[in-house]
This record gives sequence, C-alpha cells and structure tokens, in this order.
Amino acid sequence: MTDPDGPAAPATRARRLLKPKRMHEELVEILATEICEGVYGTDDPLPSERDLMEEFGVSRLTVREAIAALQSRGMVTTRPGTRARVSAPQPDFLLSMLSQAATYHLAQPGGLRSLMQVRLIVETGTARIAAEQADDRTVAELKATLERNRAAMGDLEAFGRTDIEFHAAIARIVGNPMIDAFFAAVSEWLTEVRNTSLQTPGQTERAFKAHVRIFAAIEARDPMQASEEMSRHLTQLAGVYPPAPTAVPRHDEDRR
Amino acid sequence: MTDPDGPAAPATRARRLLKPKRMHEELVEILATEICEGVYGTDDPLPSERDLMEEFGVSRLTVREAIAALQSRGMVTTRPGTRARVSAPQPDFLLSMLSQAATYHLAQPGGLRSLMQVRLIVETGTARIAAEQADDRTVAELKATLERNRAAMGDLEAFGRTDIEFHAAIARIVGNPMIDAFFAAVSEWLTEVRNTSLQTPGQTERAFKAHVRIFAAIEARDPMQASEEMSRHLTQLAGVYPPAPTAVPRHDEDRR
DNA sequence: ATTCTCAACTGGTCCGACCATCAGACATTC
DNA sequence: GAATGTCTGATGGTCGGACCAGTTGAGAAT
Repeated sequence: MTDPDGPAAPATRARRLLKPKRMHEELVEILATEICEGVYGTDDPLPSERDLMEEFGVSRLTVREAIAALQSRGMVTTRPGTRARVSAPQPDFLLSMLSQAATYHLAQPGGLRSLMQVRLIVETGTARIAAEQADDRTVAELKATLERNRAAMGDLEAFGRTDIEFHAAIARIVGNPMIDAFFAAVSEWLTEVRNTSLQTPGQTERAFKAHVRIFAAIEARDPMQASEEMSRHLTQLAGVYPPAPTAVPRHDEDRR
Repeated sequence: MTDPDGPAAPATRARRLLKPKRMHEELVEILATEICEGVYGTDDPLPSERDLMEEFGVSRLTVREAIAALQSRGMVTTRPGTRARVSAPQPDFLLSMLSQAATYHLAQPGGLRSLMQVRLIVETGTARIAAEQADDRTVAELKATLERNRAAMGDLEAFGRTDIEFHAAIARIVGNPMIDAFFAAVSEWLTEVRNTSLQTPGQTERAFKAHVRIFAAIEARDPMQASEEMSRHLTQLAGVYPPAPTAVPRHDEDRR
C-alpha cells in the first residue's frame, strides 16, 4: 500500500505459495479496523475518495472497490454527493448473510440435525424463561396466536405462518433481541423443511395439540412443564423432518 | 440494469424519497440470488468480467465493484488470470463479521445482559446433553482441561484461557459444529469482560469450584445436575460482570 | 431571521490503456 | 504413450481521464 509499485517485496519461496493480497483488500482491512476501533463512530463520514486516493497512493477504482466491499458488509452507507458514512449493524442484514451459510450447511450431511439440536436447546430454554416471566398481557398475546393457529387448520400455508407466529410470541415474552433474531432466522431457514413436514398426515393436528400444551404450561407459569412440552414438540417434529438431502445438480460452465 | 441510460423511470414523488439503487448493487443481488439458487455451485466460476459487462450493459468498474462486494461477503473467491469462483461459507469469516455486530450490541444498554441470557440457555442445554452423551474418552478429555484450569490458578491470563478450554470441551462432547461455533464466538466477544471479572477477588477460586462441580455431574452422567451447576456458575458470573459501558468519545471530522 | 442561489465538493459511471497471471493447446523429449 | 516445456489467448489488477448528477454550505437578497 505504501509501495504502489508492487504488492510485496521480492518473493521468497513461501511467499510464492500464498495468494498476494489485492490492494483494495488491504484498504478494506485498514478502514474496517479503524471503524471497529472507533476511529470513526456510527454516522461519521469516512474520508472522501479523493483523499483516500491521495493518502494511500492508489487509483480511484481501488478506493471504490474497497468502499463497495465495506458497504456490502453493511459497515458503511453510501449516498451520491456525500462521503460514505459508518453504519450501525443491522440485524436484518446480518441474518440475510447468515442465511447463505445456513442454507449451505443444511445441505450438508447432519446439517439439519445440528440445527434441530440447537433449536431444541434454545427453544426449550426460552419456553422455560417465558413461563417464569409471562404476565397477563403476554399470555393474552400468546393465546391470540394460538387461536389464529387453530383457525388456520386445513390451510397448510396459513398454518405454517401461524406456527411461526406462535413460536415468535414465546420469544417475545422473554424480550431478548438476540433470541428474537434467532427465532426469525431459523424460521426462515426452515421454510422448505416445514412446508414439507406439515404435509405429513396428522402433523398439523399433532403440532397444534403440542402448542396447546405449551401454552397451558406458560399460562400456569410452570417453567419445567413448558420446557418439557417444548422438548416433546420439537423432538416429534424432528422425527418427521426429511432425511439429509442428496447432492443437487451442478451448474455447468455455460451460463444458459 | 436493462436500461443503462438512467437508474429508473421518471421519478414519482415516492420514488424521490427513496435512495436510488446503485447499479453495482443490482448486479450483486442478481448474482447473489443465482449463487443461492444453485445456478452456480461451490467452486463453479462466474462469467468473466467482459461477459458480465456485455450481458448487463455496464462498465467494467460496475462489474468489479459487484465482484468486490460478493468477495467481501465471502461468497466468491478471486484470483488473477481466472474468473471469480463461488466459495463455500467459511465459519471463521462469518464469525469475524458477526463480531462487529456483537461488539456493537455489547456496547448498547442491555447488550451484555442479552448475551448472558442466551449464553445461559445454550450452555445449560449443552451441559445437559453432554452429561447424556459423555463416554469415558470425552470425560477424560474434560478432566484434562479441568486439571489445566487448576494448574493455572494464580495466573490470570492462563486461567482465562483454560476457562475457555473447559467450556469448549463440554461443547465438543456434544459434537455439534453450530454449538462449537457459538462457544468460540462468545468466548471471543467476552474477552475483555472476562479479563475484568477474573480480577474480582476470589473469582478464580469460585469459577474453578464451579467447574469441578460441573465436571462431577457430567462424569456421573447426571443431566439435571450438570444443567443446574452450569446455571449456577453462569448466574454467579453474570453477577460480577461490569455494568453497561458508557458512550465512547466520537471521532471528529478531522482524520488526524 | 429566513430563503434563495451558486460554487465547490463529492460520488456514479463510462472509456481506454497497460501489465501480470493463468490455463490449455501444441510441440518436444524420453 | 507419458511427461515436460512453450506459447498464445483469456482473464483479472490497476491506473488515468472524462463527464454527469447530487449535496452542502457560504453568501446574497428579502
């Protein structure tokens, strides 16, 4: 970066085997580090493109590529006519990025099993805390989602949607944004799997009955019972989930 | 994108208030969607820059910015002389990106409390499963980490490190990569907080004793006891964690 | 004090140029 | 026939220049 004539000094043997880092990547690292260290706080503008070009002795393309990369990570926000500004992390953004990883891992052997185990841990723990912390208002809200779930029997799409709402309402009782985000993410990642499993004969009835028992335990402020009912529900659910998917056909070299 | 003469049709009032999307962002969306849909599988090359320029009628800069953005998200890998290739999600990469968000949220009021609650849920659940699934080999490994933790008494840095190892060994008993990743991430995010709390008089002794009790429960294959001892340990730990941090000074407009 | 104008700053996108790296086809050697 | 070397075309990395659209703030006008 301070030596624009080449990416590195004369290459040693070991250096030949490593991928030389692109200049814009170095600039990304520097700027990202400064952002994380608080040199630039949220909503602070970064230096202008022209200033960065001059300071680091690189072309405008290199600067723009670095800004595009930071923007792509949600670290900065760009607007025509003004400098890029540091942005606060957005949960939506992070979840969409995790989705790609999640989708990939769900396609690996054992991926769904791993996620269901994590889900079992988190949702049973959440149900327990919800039963400890529920008040009359949150119980009423949870009951409303249960009624909507009941009304959706016979309509698979609506049942799946209200199923998600029921689980999310339990998370909302706890009032922890990280748990809310986990619930939202998992329901998105499991969309296909859920739709498939709900088509199993009798599965919507079984799921609804489990919801009724979970609700009753939370209404009764019984943490152990809530945790056990949720555990039973998710264990039964895991039993009707499809086996690990097989490899999907690969795209060939031609585009279309 | 299909109309390179301008980003949009004549602006309506509502459109004036929205941020016009940059062309390279549209290209990122198209390519990211195609990657997620499996049009390009892992290790498949994307079209060349020149092909993308021609197909979408944009400049090379626009294409390069889009590729830089995808690379920054870890979705593609670039190499001079060959086309960008789709890469499998790398856990290290995702964790480092989540770290920025986590660090930000930990600095918000209630952030640490939220994380500790999630940690309580996940680590008690993990301890319970570990007690169910432990065999002689994994118990011996856990015991080894406990002995190293004991040997580190009096050396705060080493105690903190072996503390992490002890918790990670519990996760390893379960053998779920997502849980392993969660443990690794949280230990990183809590580095500062941990170092501070271990300086509380008597805290290393209390932590070590809790580890002994947790180990005894897992050795005895007692899930309920393991879960309870972990819950006690983390609850006590949360009690010595520092209060929410105050706002940090902002970077001013000048660079240095 | 408020509003308007304008110039400077800033980013968005395009084009052209040159150089380094890679991969595959073909020739040569054993 | 298999292994190795050479060369060429494809490809990416980086630079510079150009032009246009958007933003902001200082100064003028009311």
